Amino acid sequence: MSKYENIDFTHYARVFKAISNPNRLKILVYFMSCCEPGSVCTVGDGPRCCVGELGSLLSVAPSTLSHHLKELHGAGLINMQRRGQQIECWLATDAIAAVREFFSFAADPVCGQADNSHCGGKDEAE
Amino acid sequence: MSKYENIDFTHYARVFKAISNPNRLKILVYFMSCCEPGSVCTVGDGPRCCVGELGSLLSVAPSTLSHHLKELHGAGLINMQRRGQQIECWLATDAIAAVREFFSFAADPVCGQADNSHCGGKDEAE
DNA sequence: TTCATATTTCGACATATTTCGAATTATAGG
DNA sequence: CCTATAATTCGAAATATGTCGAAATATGAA
Repeated sequence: MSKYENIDFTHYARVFKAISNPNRLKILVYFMSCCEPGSVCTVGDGPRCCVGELGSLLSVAPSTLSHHLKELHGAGLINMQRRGQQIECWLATDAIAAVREFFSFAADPVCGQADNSHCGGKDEAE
Repeated sequence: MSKYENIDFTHYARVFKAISNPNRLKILVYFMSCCEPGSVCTVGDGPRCCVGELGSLLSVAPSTLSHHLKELHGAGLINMQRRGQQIECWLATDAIAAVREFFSFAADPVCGQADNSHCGGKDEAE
């Protein structure tokens, strides 16, 4: 029985659609790259920011940005919470973990080998 | 310097767009689930198949299927090669590995912890 | 060559997406 | 209460996507 046996295609399709737009992908990557590898991030610096701050990242109209954030939030990739006048956004790390898991078939002891010739496929380009 | 410093947004957006459609996602998962975990797949069974075989997976017109395969191939997710009358398709495992790597920020010794509170974010739902 | 099978290309159409500006809502502060 | 700031909702317009059927292309076999 494959690990993809009972996969929710609708859900994952929505997640991937959320990051299929370059602007939304930029937002996600902005959140994912909050830390410099090997260093400890300053608390409160980076991972949480308000909508307006994200706007400087994209150069689109506020209404457009709002729409994109709604998509990301609807797909469960980011969290949003009002804090005074502003609305704070931060990464939904569990959702990212789920996506990472989705692609981790290669961790399978058999299928996960660099070459998958045991599966009957020669990994040559066309 | 973040690992996302020099990321090709256009490329990854295209990859995610390719699997943002439920039908195309089904095709990808079909290829990814060729093996049953812990077992060795029969050579020639599963991972390589012709376009027609994939059609039974989707119930769409052949022309539609062809369009979807073109998208997946254009995004570099599958390989295609003519073999007689048929055209064989199989997973581009290196492309999948690249996507997996994209989401593996959590493998970072600091950022990769289950809770990312060190980043200033409390992972609470809104 | 002629026919059958496998797949793609083309043109068309309905629907979805991206984007904007204007108007609206929510909150903070005088 | 009034004003300013932050963000969303609401049309509207341009573009992209998903789908089909018909026609075209590629290959193999009679």
